[in-house]
Parts: sequence; structure tokens; C-alpha cells
Amino acid sequence: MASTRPAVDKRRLILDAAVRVFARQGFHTCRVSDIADEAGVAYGLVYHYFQSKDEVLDTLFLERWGVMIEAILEIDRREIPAREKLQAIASFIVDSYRHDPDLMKVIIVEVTRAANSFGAAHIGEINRAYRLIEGIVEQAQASGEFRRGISPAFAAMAFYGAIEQVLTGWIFGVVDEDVDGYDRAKDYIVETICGGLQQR
Amino acid sequence: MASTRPAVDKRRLILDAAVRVFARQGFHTCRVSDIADEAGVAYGLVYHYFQSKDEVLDTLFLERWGVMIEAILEIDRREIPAREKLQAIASFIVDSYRHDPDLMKVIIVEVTRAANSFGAAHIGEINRAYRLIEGIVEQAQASGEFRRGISPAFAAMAFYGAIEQVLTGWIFGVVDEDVDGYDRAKDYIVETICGGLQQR
DNA sequence: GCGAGGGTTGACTCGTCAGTCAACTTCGAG
DNA sequence: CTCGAAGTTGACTGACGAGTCAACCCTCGC
Repeated sequence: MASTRPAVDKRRLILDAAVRVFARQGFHTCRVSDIADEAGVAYGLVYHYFQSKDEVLDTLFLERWGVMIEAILEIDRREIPAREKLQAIASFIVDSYRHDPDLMKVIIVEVTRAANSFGAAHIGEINRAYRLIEGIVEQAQASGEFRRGISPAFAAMAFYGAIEQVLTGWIFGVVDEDVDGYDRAKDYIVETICGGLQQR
Repeated sequence: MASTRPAVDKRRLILDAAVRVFARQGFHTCRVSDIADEAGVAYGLVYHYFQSKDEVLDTLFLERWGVMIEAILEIDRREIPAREKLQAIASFIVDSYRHDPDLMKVIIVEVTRAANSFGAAHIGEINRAYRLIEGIVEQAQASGEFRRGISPAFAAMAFYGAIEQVLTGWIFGVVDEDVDGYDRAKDYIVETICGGLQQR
């Protein structure tokens, strides 16, 4: 019963507190002391576990983005139509938001879309996700499931951009998030990107 | 010949310099003195024309966003199919980027997608644009040009999100911007959103 | 040529905050 | 019980940068 680890993982406590603080105030406008206060630990402890304020956000991003990349890879391995793969990816991302809106808000607002600071630093990781989606579209075009003539790279951007925009709508609070709203959103996104808006 | 105005409009000079500085360094990481240096004016002059650093960015955003809203309104007045309206809007936004990439970068990165700072402040203006696009989709669904079953609000987000994502690709420098790249991009976006990826 | 008002200057103030560090506490091993 | 290492504390420092302000310079009307 005597565990060699401390009862509570303070490092985790700090990371979780940072998510809430970054989501509430934004990375640039919050102070490190806000994170420490929120976590209920001393100021200095943040610097015991992390080299800098930046490293806290880096850690949060890399942790979560890694999980997402893994999920996309797993989905891509399945033997299902491309449309269902895209549906599964949209589902995963929307569910990530449903499960932890603060974390997704931080990742999107402070990293994925921050061209001058963290976005530039993690551009490689971000691109890996795009390219995986691109690959799915490419293969579907080769197999005849998707029509040719639309660049897979642009299709991937349109798809991912549509998802992020919907999340942004929730983040900004301009779209209501009722109970079934999340599942409807997934369907609308996939239906728009795969099926198109036009009458057929 | 004797103009009552000074030969050069220093206020304009400051705004234009701010665009370059914000684009290069980001709003939070640049100093007011960087703007003054870039404009070739004294530090204090920035505060002669603007109440605060924030007001400089607010001004840039409101100026440009107003022009865009006007453009969308004008396009919406035309008697053309919805698809062509969307094409014209995509065209306008992409051309805005082509004409002044720095300004568009600043508006997207620092305002449109900044949920905690300027985005929240200008949420009303940002929403006006979404709702205009939403209206176009709604009308097209009523007229039978677009199929029903996709929420116009989500369609608008998907459309606008796709555009912003492509611009973001250019901003991050992950998509090459060759001469005809801009026009191809417009077509891909509209073709994806209106026609869909799937084989028909 | 003189005075007034707007335009322009940049040194300075003053608050803020990331990061440091020396001291204290906890706990397990011997 | 004792020692040491790891975990934890928070007061302090040093840099930095937004915003102020008093003085300076034009130019134009009289």
C-alpha cells in the first residue's frame, strides 16, 4: 500500500489548472501565479516541473495532439469507405471538444491558429494531421469513391477548417450546444464536405 | 497647391506600419516602439492618434471588415445563383489576401480567431458576416438550388472555415502560393462546398 | 514678425510579471 | 533516530514595455 509516488500528482494538477486558466484568460493575459493559484500549489512549483510558462502549453498541446494523430492513424487503418473515415475523424474531434472543451479551446486558439507564436513552433505536428486526411482523400479519389479534380490538400483543409470553425463557434458561444448538437454538427460537416450543398 | 493637410498622413503611416509589425511579430510580442520605428515617427505620436495599442488593431480590423461586409452585401444583391454568390465571396476574400497578405494575416490571426481578446470584442461584427452567408444558403435552399437538410448556419461555417483554413495555410507557409494558386484555391473551395467530394 | 494651436518628439515613470533561489518540509532507506 | 534527496514554498529581482508629459517645432493668420 505504501506507494512510492506521491498521493497526488502535482505536475498533473498544474497542467489541468493551466488548461482552465488558459481557456478563461488566454495564454498571454494570464500570469504564472494564476496557474499556481488555480492548482493550489506554490508559485515556484510550476518551475520545478516546467522550464517555462511556454513549456506548460507545449506539453498540453503535444499530449493531446499525439492522441489525435494516433486516433486518425487507427481510423485510417480500418477497411471502410473514405466518407466513414472522415465521419470518424470529425466524430473524434467533436467528442474531444465535448469531453474537455477547455483543452480543445486552448489548443485551437493558442496553438493551432497562432501563426506567430506556438503555431509556428508546432507546425510540423499540425501538418502531420493535415497530411493524413489528405492521404485519405487521395486514396478515395484513386478508388473512385471521391471524384477527381479537387486537390486532396485543399479538400483536407476544407474539411479540417470546417470542423475548427464549428468548434470556434462553440468556443465563441455563438452557436448553441444543446445535447444532440454535437452529433448533428458531425453529420452536417461530413454531409457538406462529402455530399456538397447543391441539389443533385 | 497649398494644402491645409500635412503632406503625409502620419496616422495612415502608423496604421500601415502597424500592419507590417503585427504580421511579422504578432500583436502581443511587438512593442509600440516597434510600430513607431517602422513608421519612422516618434513613440509619442502613436498615442497622439490612438488611445492605446489596442485601438490601433481595432481600427485596422473595423476598417477592413467594414469593406468586406459591404462587398458581401453588394454580392448578395446581384441576381445570380447562390453558387456564384459564394464564388464571388471566396474570390473577394482570397483577393483581399493577395492584395495585402499582411493585413489579412493580422485580421485572421489576431482578431477573427482570438477568442480571448479581440475576437470577443468584435464578435458582433464577425457574426454579421456569417449571417449574411447563412442567408444566402437559406435562400438557395428555399429556391431549390441547394438541397435542404443541412443547417444554413453550419453550411456558412463550413464555407467560411474552409476559406480561412486555406488562408491560414498560406499564412503558415505550408501551401505554396504560385501565380495561379489563388484562383485555383477559390475554385477548389467552392467546388468542395457546393459540389461535394463524392462521386455523383 | 509674432503669437497660437496643432503636430511631433523621446526621456521618463510606474506597474507588472517571468523566472530565481535559499530555505523549509516530507518521507523513505539504513 | 538520522541523513539525504526529492518535493515544496513564496519573497525577491530584474527586465521590460505601455502610457505620460513637458518641451519643442512648424505653419498660418493677422
